[in-house]
Amino acid sequence: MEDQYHPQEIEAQAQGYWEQNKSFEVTEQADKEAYYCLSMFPYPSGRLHMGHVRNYTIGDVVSRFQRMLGKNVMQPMGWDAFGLPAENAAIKNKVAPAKWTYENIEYMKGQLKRLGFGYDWNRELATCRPEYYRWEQWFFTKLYEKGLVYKKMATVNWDPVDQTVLANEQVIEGRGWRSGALVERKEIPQWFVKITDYAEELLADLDKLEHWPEQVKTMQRNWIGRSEGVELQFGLVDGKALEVYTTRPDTLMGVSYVAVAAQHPLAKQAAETNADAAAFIEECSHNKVAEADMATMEKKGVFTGQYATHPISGDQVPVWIANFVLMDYGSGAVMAVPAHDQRDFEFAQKYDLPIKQVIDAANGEEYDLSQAAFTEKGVLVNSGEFDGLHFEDAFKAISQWLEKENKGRVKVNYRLRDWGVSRQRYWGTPIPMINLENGEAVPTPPEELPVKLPEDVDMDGVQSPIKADPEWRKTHYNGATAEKETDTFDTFMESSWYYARYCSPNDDTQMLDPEKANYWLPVNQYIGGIEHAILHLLYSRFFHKLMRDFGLVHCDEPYERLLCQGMVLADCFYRENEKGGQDWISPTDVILNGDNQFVHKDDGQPVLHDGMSKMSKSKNNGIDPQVIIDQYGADTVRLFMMFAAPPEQSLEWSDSGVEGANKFLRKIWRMVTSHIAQGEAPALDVKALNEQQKDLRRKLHETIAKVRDDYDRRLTFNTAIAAVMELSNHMAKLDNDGKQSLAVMQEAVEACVLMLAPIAPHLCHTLWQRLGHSEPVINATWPAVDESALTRDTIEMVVQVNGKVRAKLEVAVDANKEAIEQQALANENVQKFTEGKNIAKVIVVPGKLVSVVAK
RNA sequence: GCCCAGGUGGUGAAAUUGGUAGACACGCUAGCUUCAGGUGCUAGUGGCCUUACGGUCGUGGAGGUUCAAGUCCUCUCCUGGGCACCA
Repeated sequence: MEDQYHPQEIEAQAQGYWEQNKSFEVTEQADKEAYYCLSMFPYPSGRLHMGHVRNYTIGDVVSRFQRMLGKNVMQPMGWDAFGLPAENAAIKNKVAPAKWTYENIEYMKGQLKRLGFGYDWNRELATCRPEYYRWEQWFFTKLYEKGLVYKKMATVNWDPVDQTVLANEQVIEGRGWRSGALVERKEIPQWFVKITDYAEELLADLDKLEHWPEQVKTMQRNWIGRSEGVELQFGLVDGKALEVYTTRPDTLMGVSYVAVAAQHPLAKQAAETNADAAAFIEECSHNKVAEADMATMEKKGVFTGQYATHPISGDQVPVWIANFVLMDYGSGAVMAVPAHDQRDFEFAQKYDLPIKQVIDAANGEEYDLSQAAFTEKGVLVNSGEFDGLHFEDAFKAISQWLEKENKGRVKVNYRLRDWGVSRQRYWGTPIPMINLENGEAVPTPPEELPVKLPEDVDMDGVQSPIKADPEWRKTHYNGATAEKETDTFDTFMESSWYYARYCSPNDDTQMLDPEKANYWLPVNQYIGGIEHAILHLLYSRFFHKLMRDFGLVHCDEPYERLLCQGMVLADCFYRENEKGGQDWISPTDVILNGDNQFVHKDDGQPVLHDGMSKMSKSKNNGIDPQVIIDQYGADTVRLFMMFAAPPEQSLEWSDSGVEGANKFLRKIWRMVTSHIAQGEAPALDVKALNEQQKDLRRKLHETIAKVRDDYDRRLTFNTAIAAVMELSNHMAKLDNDGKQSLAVMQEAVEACVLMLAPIAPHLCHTLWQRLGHSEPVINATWPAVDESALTRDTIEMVVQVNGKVRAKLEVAVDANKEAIEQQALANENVQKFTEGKNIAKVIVVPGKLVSVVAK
C-alpha cells in the first residue's frame, strides 16, 4: 500500500471513471433540489490561460461541494465563439475564422477535461453555430415587432485608408492600427435595442440581488446613472429652441454660456459661415469614440457666433462648441454655470467667459471663486425672485416656473444609453434584417431563419467577406429584390442569454424549453472576471427581463449569486534594447542566482524586474497551465489556485507556491496510505477517548463546520484549505495507542478526504476508494458535525489594561461576568499594571476578553 | 477625467459582528535521517530593547471617534479594474 503519489496515473484513472459513468450528466429531477453553477464561458483564443483555470476551478469546487450537499448540480460549458481575434488570426495566418475557432475549441476542450472539471458536456454549445444564433436572430425579430429595436445614426471610428470601421482597441494614439491613418469619426446607421426602457427596473432590481458583491451593484447603479433634473429650452434667433438638461436648475440664473457637441446641428450650422467653427469641428472629428479619451483630453471650444436667450432672464448668452459635450448623452447640449461647476469654471477661465455667483454656502461660509467653482448645494443669490431658497425649494420653484411658461419640465434622465448592437464585421451573427430598395428595413421572415454566416471564406483583407459578396447579400422580400443586412451583432448579444440555452441546448424547435429553463434558473452561482462587472452582466440582466416578458422564463434575474474572481498576475522581466524599449523575458526563463539576483537561465546575465502584472502577451509573462499540469498534475494546479489568495483578489503566480501545494498533496497521500496500512480501525468509542484524542475530535468537528461555511457561505477556499492543513498538523501529532487512536484517525482521515474532494478530486477519488468505499467520492455526502465533540470545559480569555494585552486566563465556560472580572483582577501581571491606580471601569466581553481601565 | 476596488512580516496571506495582528503556507536559519536528493522530520522565524522574565513599536501616510481600530469617520498618496466597437 505504501506506494508513491503519481498524479498523472490517478488523474487519468479518475477522469476515465467519470467519463465512463457519465458522472456529470444531469437531467431535471423534480424530487431533488436543483443547483446551477455557471462559470463565464471562454473565448476560444487557442489555449487556456491561467485566468480560465482559476475561474473554472472555482466553479468546479462549488459544483462538487454542492453535490456533496445532495443537490442536483448542473455545470455546463461552452464557447463564446464569435469575435474580433478570429478575424485577426484569419488575416495573419490565412485561415478561415471558423476553422481557426473550431480547432481552438477542440484543443481547449481537451485541456478542460485534463483539469478534471465536472462538466455536463452534453450541453456544450458554441455561439458561432447556426443552431445557437438562429434563436438570437428569431428573438431580435420579435423585439423588432414589439418596438424594442430601432435604427439610428451613430458614430464609429473610421479608417479612411482601409475604408473600415475600427474597434476602440484598434485605434492606437488616434491612428488605425494597420494602416496608421488618422482615424475619423463617422456617422453610420446602426441598430439599437431599447435597454433604456428597462433602466428603471434594472436599477430597482439590484436591490433584490442580495448575494451580489456590493461593489458590482454600485458600479451598475452608477452606470445606469438615474438623475432627476429639468429639461429646458434656450431660445434661438430663428425662433427654434435649444434644449438642455440639468440636474442643477437652482443654478440657472448663473448660466453664462451654453455649449453644444461638435456633432450638434447648431455646430454644423455654424461651420457653414464660421471658419473657426469649421476648423474646430474638423479637429474634433479625429477624436476617438471612447469616453475615457473624451474625458482626459484638453477641454477646448470655439464660439459659434450665435447667442441663445436665457429662459428666465431673457439675457443673450453665447453658444459655444465644446469637445467635452457628448452628443450621445442627453440632447448634446449643456448649460454652463462656471461659478458652480468645475468643468464649466475651467472652460470659462480659459476663454474669459463671465463667472456669475448664484449660490451661497448653506452654512454662510465664504468661498473664493477665483480659485475653483463652488459645487455644493446652498442658498440662491443674484437670482431675482428665487433668492433665499435652498436647493429643494429652488428646484421646485424654478421647474414650476419653466413648466408654467412652457419652457421646460422636470425629467428623470439616465446616463445609460440604448444598446448599439450593429458591428461592421464578418465573424458574428448576421443581423436578421432586410434592406428594401425604398430604404426601409424589415425583419427577416421566420421561415428564412437562420440567416447563415458562410464559414468557408477567404479573409484576405480587412473587408468583411459578406459585405464583399454581392451574391450573399442578394435576397427577396414580397417578390421584390432586396438586400440582406451585412452588419453582425455585438458579441455581447450571444453572451447575454447562453446561460438559459444551456437548459435545453439541443432544442431545435424553440429558443428555450420553458419547463427546463424554469427548473434550473436562475443560475445559483455565477463566476467570472470582475472586468465584466458592468457591460456583460447588465446586458444579460436586460436580456433575461426581455425573455421573461416573452414568457420564456419566470424569474426576474438571471444570476442569484455572483462571484467576481481577481486576475492572475506574474512577475515581469525585461532587458532594455538598443531603441530604449523593453524586451520582455518570460518568467520561465528567469532564475534567482546565489546572490539573490534575477538572471536569464541561458546566459546567467541579470535581467530587470518590473513587478507583477496581469499575465499577458504584451509583457510575455504568461505561464502555460499545460506545462504545470504536465509537471505536477491537475490537483496541484487546482489546489495552488485556491490556496494562494481569496477568489476576489488578484493571485500572484509563484513556482514555490505550486511546489508547496504539491507538497501538501503528497503529505495527505502519505498520511492516508500509512493510516490504511495499519489495518482496520476499531469502532469509535467516544467514552473511551483520552484527552488528546478528544482534543483531536474537537478540532476535527470544528474544522468540518468551518470548511463547510467557507465553501458555502463565504466562498473563501483559501481559508478552507488552511483549516484542513491545520487539522492535518494536529493529526500528525496524535500518539498511537494501538486502540482508539486508530478509530479517531479513521474518522479524521475520511473527513479530510471528503473536505478536500472538491479541490483535489482525483487524489480524493483514489484515496476514498482505497479507504474501502465502493461508491465514488463524488457521490459521498458532506461529513456531519458531531455537536457533542465540540464541548469544552474552559476557554482562554485575554485581559487588557488600558488597551494593552497583559494576561491570558483559563476561564470556566459557565463562569459569570463577576467571577471572570475577579479572576482577571487577581492576575499577577494585571495587578502589576494597575498598582497605584484606580480601576475606573471593567468591561467583560464573554468568551473573548476583559478590558480594564485604570487611571 | 469619472465610477469601483485594493494597500498588513523577507513573500502569498489570515483576522467572518469594533475585541489577542500575522492563522495557514512559501522562504530563510539550525539540527536530525535507515536519503541518490532539489525527499522526509524537528525546532526557530515582524522590527527594536533585554541573558532572561518581559517591555516597546507595528496593518501605505496624516488626523479623528472608542475602554478597545487592520476593521468606523475625514483628508491624502500609490496600485489595479471598468468607461459602452477587446472579450
